[in-house]
Amino acid sequence: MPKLTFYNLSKEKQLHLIEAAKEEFSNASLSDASIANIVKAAGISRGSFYQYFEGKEDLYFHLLNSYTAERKEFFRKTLQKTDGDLFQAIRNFYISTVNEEELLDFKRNVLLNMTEQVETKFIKIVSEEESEEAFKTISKLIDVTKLNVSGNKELYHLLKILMSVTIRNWIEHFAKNLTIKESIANYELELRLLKKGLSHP
Amino acid sequence: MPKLTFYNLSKEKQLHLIEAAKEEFSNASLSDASIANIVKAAGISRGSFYQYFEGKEDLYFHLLNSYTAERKEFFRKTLQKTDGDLFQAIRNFYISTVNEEELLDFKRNVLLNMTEQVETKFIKIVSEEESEEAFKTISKLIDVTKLNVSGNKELYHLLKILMSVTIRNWIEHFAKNLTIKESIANYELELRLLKKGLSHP
DNA sequence: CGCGAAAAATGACACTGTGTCATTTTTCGT
DNA sequence: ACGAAAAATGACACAGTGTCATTTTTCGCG
Repeated sequence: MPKLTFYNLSKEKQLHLIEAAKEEFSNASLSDASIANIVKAAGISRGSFYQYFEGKEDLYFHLLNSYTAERKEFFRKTLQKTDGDLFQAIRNFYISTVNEEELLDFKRNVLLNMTEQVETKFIKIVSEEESEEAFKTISKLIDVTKLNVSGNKELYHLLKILMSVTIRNWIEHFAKNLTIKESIANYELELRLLKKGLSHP
Repeated sequence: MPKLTFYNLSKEKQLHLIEAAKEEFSNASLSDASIANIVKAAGISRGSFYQYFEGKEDLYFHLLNSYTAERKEFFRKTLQKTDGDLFQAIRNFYISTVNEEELLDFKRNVLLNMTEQVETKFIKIVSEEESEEAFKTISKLIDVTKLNVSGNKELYHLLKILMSVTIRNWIEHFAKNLTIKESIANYELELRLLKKGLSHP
């Protein structure tokens, strides 16, 4: 989390710094990115940077949080529009995700260098395990009669499975340079397999 | 890949260096690990290190390759023992994996700091997409009549799904400090869901 | 206004780690 | 036993980090 001093800055200056950070993190992984580049592009001194953030990780996760918060909101809305049809919603969510052109290089970098810490942020888009309350909020939006689960525990694991598969497909989209069409086709195929079951009936 | 000079070393010296590397990579992620620590523990000079390896990544992936090659072999054998029952085999594989005590800290570090590049190595334990030939070898061992797939493409994606879920469970085992029992219970629950299908029949 | 204290900005500095390379030491074939 | 090839060495130049004493700016108030 940014320090208070960052939020005391003018919106303009904040934005300028954020832009510089996005630029750097679009070109380098977290460990390769350098504070020197960011402060140079933002036109501030090295010392100032450390008044705003604990370090580059702090800034990195700040960017990531903004992004995932936005996506989380989008997922909620999609789920409402589909009347709680989870599979329909997550399919629409994936299609919208791979079509998004904003922050493309940043997302590529994040996904190809994803660690458990980062993945957890993404998983919280859907299941948000941190608070019981939030899980209930999401699960209330889901029409469970369409799903083959009994009870909250199974629903929770179903969401886990869906997120694993979704994220892996998204990563592959970048890792293998798939076209949007190919990526969606692969994802839809996997959703079909998941829905009907992997074992012989 | 290590350079030729590394393999010219006596087995004893090779092992000593490998041990030092395992130690360092058990205590630090790839980016945090330092060559200084490794050469100090191994009792060689910094310059020598660069005669053997391109850099620390080279050594890291060398260790990882040895481990995944061994696991791949184990998975093959398990699949044969279960007469090609994929779900039985992968369940046994997972149980054996989380029970393994060797290299525990190294594995924890690798998994919690896993990137796409690293994940790809693990995925190749099962599906080994790099060569058509190898995929055929594995898929020949699988009894597809037990599975709900038609054709090689669906089988390929089924394996992808299984690997995503397996790896995510393994990561969580470390991330959440689950007991072996809990971790296996979660995994078995998810396998059951996968087998019977996630959508209402 | 203007002044003093609090907040913010600055960049030099001490550290840590990387990869290289000229030099020294060891190995090995004849 | 000797000379060339291979291997080992550590000092060095460079790049990046986080800190801190100092300077500059901001802001409340008489």
